Amino acid sequence: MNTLAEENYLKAIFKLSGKQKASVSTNAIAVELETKASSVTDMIKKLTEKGFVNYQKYNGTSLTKKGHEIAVHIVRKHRLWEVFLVKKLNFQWDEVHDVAEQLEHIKSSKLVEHLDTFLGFPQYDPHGDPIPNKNGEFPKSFSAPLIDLTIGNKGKVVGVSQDNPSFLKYLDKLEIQLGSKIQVIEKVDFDQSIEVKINGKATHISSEVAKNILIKQ
Amino acid sequence: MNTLAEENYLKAIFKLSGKQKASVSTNAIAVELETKASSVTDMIKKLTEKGFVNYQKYNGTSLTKKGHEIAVHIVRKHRLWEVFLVKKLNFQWDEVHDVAEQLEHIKSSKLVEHLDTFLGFPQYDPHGDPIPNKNGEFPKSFSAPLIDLTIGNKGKVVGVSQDNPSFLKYLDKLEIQLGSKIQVIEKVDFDQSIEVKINGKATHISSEVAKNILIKQ
DNA sequence: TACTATTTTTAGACTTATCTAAATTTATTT
DNA sequence: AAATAAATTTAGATAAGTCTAAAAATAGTA
Repeated sequence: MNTLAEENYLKAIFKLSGKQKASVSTNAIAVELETKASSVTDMIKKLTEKGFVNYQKYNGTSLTKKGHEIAVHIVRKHRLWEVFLVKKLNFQWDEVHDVAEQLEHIKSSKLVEHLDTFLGFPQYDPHGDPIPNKNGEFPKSFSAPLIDLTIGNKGKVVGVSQDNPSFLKYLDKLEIQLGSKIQVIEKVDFDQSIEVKINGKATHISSEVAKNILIKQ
Repeated sequence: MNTLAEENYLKAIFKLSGKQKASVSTNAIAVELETKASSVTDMIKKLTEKGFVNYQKYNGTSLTKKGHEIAVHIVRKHRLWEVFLVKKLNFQWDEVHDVAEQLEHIKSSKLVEHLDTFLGFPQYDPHGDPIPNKNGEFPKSFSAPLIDLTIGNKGKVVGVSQDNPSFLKYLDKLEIQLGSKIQVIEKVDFDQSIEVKINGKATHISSEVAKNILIKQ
């Protein structure tokens, strides 16, 4: 059984290393966890002994298979709890993180699986991030028009379904490119337009435009 | 904000001191928390400084108003989570304790109140123990026939609704007296009879008898 | 390449919560 | 009341996780 601190380190390394399981620097971990590099070095040594990370002095850290499994499992719990808070307890999607941060450390596999069932095996959390299943597999994502995303959800621009020059020029003006991260902030019932955050910046987009931007979660 | 260890001490003292807020011995706390008396002394000193307990060397410990409030709040969370686990996640009433023991330490008043609402403001947990409301008040309990208790619930015998000698004699044989603690283990559909635990011992009781034993939760 | 800046690690200290063993106080028994 | 037993506290040690300050290694630059 792992401690809370260990779990937070594994989660941080997972987050920083991305899908390629890249090596992560000591400093990066320190920044992510708002702690000092020396503390990170200490903990990394402990995690190395436990077989959760690969570590070479001065050369960064990466997750072992075992460490990866644990990290994914914590992410799974975090995101399932977020769904619970929003769908069942009527939290707003932007106020669940801190509570989920605590709930993700509760230890009971029965709890996780029953919660998953209770929620209907959701594939994405309220922020649009994918939820791994109990085997640690992430859902395969398909592209969909931006207009179909629900409030709070986010994704990456992977294409457009119309390629006339004036449309593409307009996207350029909105600073929307392939790979841009978009999150839906608000949907206006009145005209079906939506408010989105693009690379951190808020903008308004008409339904006509939103229909033609393809998103992958 | 209090640590997990502090919360567990306050909860233990609350449990041991009962409604009269009696003074609790160092050893009793050590037994309850499966720790050593010396550890208890250390922690009690810390809790005294924080104003959560009254403590005189060699003379036991009792909760202050502040300490009592915290303890009741933890009990509230514990029992609400137990209701959630049984009612929503289909846990059995006898397998929720360890998980609730973890969940009770999650810090978010919004979470507690929304959970309470989601559950419909339950008054008793799956073991029949009363759930304090958000002001820390316990539900006033009324007596009801034993037959009305649902599985897992428990209460104290506070009377009988029939006082013929042979009935009372029979109760005596079952070792049921005023004040006996009874918990419903199982209900047999076939003949409405019930299996109960009386002062820790399992027995079978006919529906006729169960109708005439009055219980307070 | 050599110097400087940055990153990372080490060494030693601190806090929290725990423990064992010994000392002290209170309770019980003869 | 004195002797013994039990409960409680103190003193000192330990483990986890963190910190600061200094040392060592790596990276960047003139």
